[in-house]
Amino acid sequence: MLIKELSNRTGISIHTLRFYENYSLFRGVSDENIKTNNYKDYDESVVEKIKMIKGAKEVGFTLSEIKALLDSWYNEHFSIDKKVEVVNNKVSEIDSKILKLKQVKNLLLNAIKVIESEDC
Amino acid sequence: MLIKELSNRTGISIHTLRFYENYSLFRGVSDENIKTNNYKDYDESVVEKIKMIKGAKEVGFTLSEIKALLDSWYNEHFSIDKKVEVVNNKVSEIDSKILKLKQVKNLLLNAIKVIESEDC
DNA sequence: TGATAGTATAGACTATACTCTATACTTTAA
DNA sequence: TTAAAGTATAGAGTATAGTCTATACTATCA
Repeated sequence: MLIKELSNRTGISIHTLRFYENYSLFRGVSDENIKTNNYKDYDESVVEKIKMIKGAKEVGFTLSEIKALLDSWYNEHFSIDKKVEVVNNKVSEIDSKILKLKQVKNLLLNAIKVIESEDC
Repeated sequence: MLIKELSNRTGISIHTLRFYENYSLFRGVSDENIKTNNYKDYDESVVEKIKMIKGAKEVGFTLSEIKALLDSWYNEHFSIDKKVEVVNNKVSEIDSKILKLKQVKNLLLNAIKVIESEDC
């Protein structure tokens, strides 16, 4: 698919997608058979990647962290064990973020409880 | 406590604390009895507030979102019901962030599963 | 075949959240 | 009493992550 469709599929603006592509978070390929243009084609795997990037960003991961993860995942010089290790580390970070969210949530729920009990 | 201790207690740099105070996320009070300086004093409630801010930031909430929450919480013109509503909305946002984190986590765990099964 | 819409690249601009520097004043311990 | 450390304020500088503009080329449909 071309960039417009990629934008529609992911809900990310064309400008931002190009910014991400420049940042090397993913890349499209121009069809070598077509000499008249260098329009880039993006496949389903790019859509999946971007959905992951989107989710990771919304919960506070930076582009540089996301890039580091993707880079090691697709690094041919990394052993499977090494890749698994990198990903497992990221999973731990996610767990600690979930914990943090739960703490903030409890803090808010507790504040509600206190204010409602004072109401009596 | 003075700003240095506040910094030690929260793990946030003095510079950043001042930036937050300017942003009106909290405020210290200068002792009116002491005329020789205008050193600001911060109490335990400020420490708690900053810990909340820190946690909220780490999971992707912006300073402006955090400020909006604090502002309505301490807004004397808001009814208790209104405050509870605002906080409950934030709790929903937290729940959806937790969900997103779990999705990204499953995505990563699944990637590990796939790469390890290919290894055989 | 020409108007319209789409694509690529480069570079300027912006918002957010710090981070640092300069300056001036205050406190404290030697 | 003075040197060192701490505090306040203002403003400049930086990093991250977009967002927009200009320019040029390409595709498609009436």
